[in-house]
Amino acid sequence: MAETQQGRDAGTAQRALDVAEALAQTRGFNGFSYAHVAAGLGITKASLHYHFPGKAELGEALITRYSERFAGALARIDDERPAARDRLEAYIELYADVLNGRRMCLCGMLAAEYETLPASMADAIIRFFDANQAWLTGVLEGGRADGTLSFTGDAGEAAQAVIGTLEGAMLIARPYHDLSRFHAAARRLLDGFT
Amino acid sequence: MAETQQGRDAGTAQRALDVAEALAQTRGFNGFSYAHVAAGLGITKASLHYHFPGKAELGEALITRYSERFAGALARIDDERPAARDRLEAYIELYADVLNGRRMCLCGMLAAEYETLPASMADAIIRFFDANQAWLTGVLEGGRADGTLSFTGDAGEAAQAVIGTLEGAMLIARPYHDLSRFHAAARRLLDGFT
DNA sequence: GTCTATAGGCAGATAGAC
DNA sequence: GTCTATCTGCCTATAGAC
Repeated sequence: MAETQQGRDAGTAQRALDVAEALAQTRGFNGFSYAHVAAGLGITKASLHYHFPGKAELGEALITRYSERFAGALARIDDERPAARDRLEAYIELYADVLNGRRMCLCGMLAAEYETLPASMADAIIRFFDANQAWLTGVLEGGRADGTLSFTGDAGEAAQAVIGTLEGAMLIARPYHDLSRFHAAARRLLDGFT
Repeated sequence: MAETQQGRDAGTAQRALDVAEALAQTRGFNGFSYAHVAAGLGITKASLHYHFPGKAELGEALITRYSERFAGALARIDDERPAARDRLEAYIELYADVLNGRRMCLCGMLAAEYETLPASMADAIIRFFDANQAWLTGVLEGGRADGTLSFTGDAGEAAQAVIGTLEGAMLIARPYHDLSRFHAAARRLLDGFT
């Protein structure tokens, strides 16, 4: 009961998700197997099947937990940062943290592979991006209303642009092993709202 | 000898690259097999091994040909479009054409998977992005010099931002099956240089 | 250049004991 | 919950005939 999302006392299912998540974010969903996850946990493939009947279910659980964690982070930003510009900066920092762990955004990675994924996973990926866009749209509209964020056109479209820019910056920074590449893109993105 | 890049009289190796390219751009490098390519060609897996000893060599050939074709397109833009802004628009159109074929940029896709790829492929991906950045940097510097493109900071950094934005816009537009999502991002990108 | 046949390995998955 | 054992299928790759 008192288990946290990635705590050291987490159950096997949660620890399996931790291992699978790291693999999916670095190698892609088609780049890891039950054997990889089981080895990372120190159990057998058969035991892993007890917790997740198939790879599709594991993948769905992966996206669900990731989306919930992201939603929690956004709620925390709402609580702690009243200013629209601070919220946007904190949002970018979320991505920077993921990249700092040498990982791609889980849903950005899965977006690349979406044609090979079970429909349930593809749907969940869309919902992740929709939720991000909705939150960002609110932030941008708020910033425009109080004059702290300046941009042209539809706020929802601007929100899409923010997400795309950050995902693209992560995608390319990774093979270069260059964090500063991401930060330069992030700075330019923020400057665009001045 | 008189074979074109994707002509109907192309040899088996070229046609194999055509099929493999489409698969890699839609499913990723870990999302297709020799069996898929061979089936698409109407030959056996063993025959495909005659042309490409292993999947690594096939992958290298894929990136090489893609990079050369891209370089050719950039050279054509240089020839046909003297104005910096027109060049930038034509560059964006290159990406739009790829996405219009329901494909991801080959090197954007491979960038996501790079941790699972042979080192030779990872190196070739970096060279692709370097070449694009170099070309774009020249375009941006030219536009800034003659006053037709306006942007802040280092031109090379701005070029990186352009590539990242376009790759990210493609990545996310695909699962939505929404071309307009890409075009909206492209328009915002261009407007940013006004 | 293409084929049949085959090798060896790993994939996802299940049955059934403990 | 975790194990051993096993299944089926697909993977990359090779040998050798045509």
